[in-house]
Amino acid sequence: MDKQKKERLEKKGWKVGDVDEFLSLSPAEMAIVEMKVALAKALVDKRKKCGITQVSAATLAKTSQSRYAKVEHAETSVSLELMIKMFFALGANKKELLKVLSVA
Amino acid sequence: MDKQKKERLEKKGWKVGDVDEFLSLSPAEMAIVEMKVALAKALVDKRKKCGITQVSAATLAKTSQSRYAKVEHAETSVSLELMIKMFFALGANKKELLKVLSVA
DNA sequence: TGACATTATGTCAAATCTGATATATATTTT
DNA sequence: AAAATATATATCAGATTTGACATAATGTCA
Repeated sequence: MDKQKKERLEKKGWKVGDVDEFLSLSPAEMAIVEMKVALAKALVDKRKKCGITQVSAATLAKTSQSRYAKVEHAETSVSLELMIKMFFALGANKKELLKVLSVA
Repeated sequence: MDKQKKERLEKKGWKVGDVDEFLSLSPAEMAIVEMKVALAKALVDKRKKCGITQVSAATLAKTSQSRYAKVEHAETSVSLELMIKMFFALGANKKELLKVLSVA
């Protein structure tokens, strides 16, 4: 990984090393990351299926488009809880959530 | 509900009204609360099954006993993410987590 | 009952998360 | 290609969450 990209990622809050550092994540941290990634994908899918823009999705979720965009990217400033809330805001139910998490 | 109890709860961060206000929680908020309650119970069960004290559990989870206790009670100062991390810290895996959440 | 172990509660500074605004970049439409 | 629409990124003040410490309350057992 080149130095500039590393710096960019670190600036955003990610711990960047290489694979070995990824592996150094505890199983718990790893599981959480996986769930977040799965949720991010599910959010995009769900929104597209609804045929709405990020602006509309953000309105549904009572937040701004910019924050909503960050949620869809599972940025480090986004909690698991917020992602779940937004998923529900798009009309998802618990069953759908569990399905997403189980794929993770 | 008597006034003193209401004040005590509100001081702790809970919105207190009566049943109607409880019902006013959005489905998303409700689902999150349910998941937290289920996780709190699961944490106690898991820890007991491991036959360890809160002090040991806290050590496993790399935090203090006092915070761990709060997690077991799903206090308002505790995030869903923290609860999940602690559940994993006790040795739970994703399958167990999903089981807990699906009961919620 | 009195030590001892365990769990619960209060407090707070530091860290993290959140919503919002501004603005940049990318995509679509005309 | 310009305009319009949609998405991404930067920044930051205010809110929430976190870990730690102190201490209180509860439970256990000799």
